[in-house]
Amino acid sequence: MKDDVSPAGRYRPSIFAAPFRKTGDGSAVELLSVAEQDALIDASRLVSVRRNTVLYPEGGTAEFVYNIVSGVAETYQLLASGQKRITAFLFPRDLMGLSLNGTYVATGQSLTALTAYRIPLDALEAILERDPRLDLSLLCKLCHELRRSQHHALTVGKNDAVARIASFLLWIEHAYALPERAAGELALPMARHDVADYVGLSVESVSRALHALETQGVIRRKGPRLITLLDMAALRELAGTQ
Amino acid sequence: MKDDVSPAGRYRPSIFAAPFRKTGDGSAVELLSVAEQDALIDASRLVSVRRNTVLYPEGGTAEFVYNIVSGVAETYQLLASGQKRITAFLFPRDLMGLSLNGTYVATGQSLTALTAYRIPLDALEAILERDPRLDLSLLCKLCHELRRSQHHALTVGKNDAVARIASFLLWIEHAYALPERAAGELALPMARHDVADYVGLSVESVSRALHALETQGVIRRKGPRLITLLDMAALRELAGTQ
DNA sequence: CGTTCATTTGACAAAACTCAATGCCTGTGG
DNA sequence: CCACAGGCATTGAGTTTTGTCAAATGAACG
Repeated sequence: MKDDVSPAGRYRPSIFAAPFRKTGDGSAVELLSVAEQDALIDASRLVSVRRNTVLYPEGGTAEFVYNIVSGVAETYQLLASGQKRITAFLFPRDLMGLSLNGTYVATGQSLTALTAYRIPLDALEAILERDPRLDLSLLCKLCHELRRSQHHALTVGKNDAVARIASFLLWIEHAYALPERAAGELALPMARHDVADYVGLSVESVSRALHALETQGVIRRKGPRLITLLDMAALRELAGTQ
Repeated sequence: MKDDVSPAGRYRPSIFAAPFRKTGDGSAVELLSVAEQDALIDASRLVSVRRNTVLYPEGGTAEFVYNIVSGVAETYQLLASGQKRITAFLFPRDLMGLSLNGTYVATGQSLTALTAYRIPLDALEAILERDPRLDLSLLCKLCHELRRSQHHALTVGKNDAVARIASFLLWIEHAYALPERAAGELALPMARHDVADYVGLSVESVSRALHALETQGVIRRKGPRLITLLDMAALRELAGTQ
């Protein structure tokens, strides 16, 4: 399942988030210094997995945090009904592996081929003690995630199907601007099933919402996972909440 | 509007959350040492406001973080439509004042009479540099909030009205066990309007869901804001997710 | 004690879900 | 490289749930 990638390679650890304090445009920036990246490289291991691989199971003993450098992952919880509930989609420069009382809160699974730094929690704590600036970076990242999650709850809580999907597309476009692809070209890394779960709709409603957006000329579908955003302004308008 | 409370009083700063590592039962604990509490007391100011007071406005320059010691607050964003969207309810031992790029992400407002330590961000940063252990505590607290927010998104995303209300009641019971009140006795600090907003329903649907729960004998209403939880097991069953 | 606002209740309309059937893509194996 | 199978996605029809509008009741406050 997991293959260790041999040399240093071109990937380095990276954490991306908007800082607390004013920094001009308020957009996200790289939070890790070169020295911090090196420290993390020393302490961790670069792992690659293929798509649909479980990195860690819900309830399992939490030993690692993962810093994604390429690919997309999701975290989910299984309900008593056997239903899968997605709590987050995670992209390069994100951290995954949230734990509580020593056990993982959700299952972490890759959606595409994925490469990530697997950081032992012990090692991370050791680095944190030596480097107080890294704490602040992690705090930033967590605040970033918290805002994202609150926005998610907001979107999902009150909004019709079209607004939720519009909002979702804007978010993906923003969080996962695919390399080697023109602006507005979106390659969804996840299945309809996962989208539906995340935005709190049925699979069919997601289809219908996409159909509605296409009819209005706001997007264009080329295959189930290839979507072109034609009219960003209209999309933002439809999304309502930012 | 804001009255400074004179002496040290019986309230001290307090941050409550479940730690990362295994600690027995996995429940939340006090994260601040006495020394840290003292440092925060020196750096901050205890403020008291009456109900429905805005502590800070969305978009305003972020200068303080608040550590609630008594009372309940909410944070919300105003949409273009003029609608109010609640992102969080906050209780004693919580922190509020999330900012982005130097400005508050949401408006913070008291729901009841409220007392809180108002901590200048500069002072907080200074303390954090001297005391690396406090960083970890803040990380814990943020993870705690993140889990809460993800759970909120989950609840709100897919669940019928009754399940959402059941889940909401369980959460309030857990987060805000009112002093001087018997177990299962719940005094909602917020109006129906706020509950509806938070769980993503209309006010009328909240009423109907409460009515349904009462008919099933799971709760009993004594006045709009006094609710007795009669059958916790059934409530948990209905809530589904956790 | 009356006024005002919050909450509840009822009737109807709109939106989303479910079930079912069809079409399309993908990935596998020949 | 092509054919096939299975799963994924879309579409349609009917049902359920929730939102909306309106009115009545109840609580809170001056």
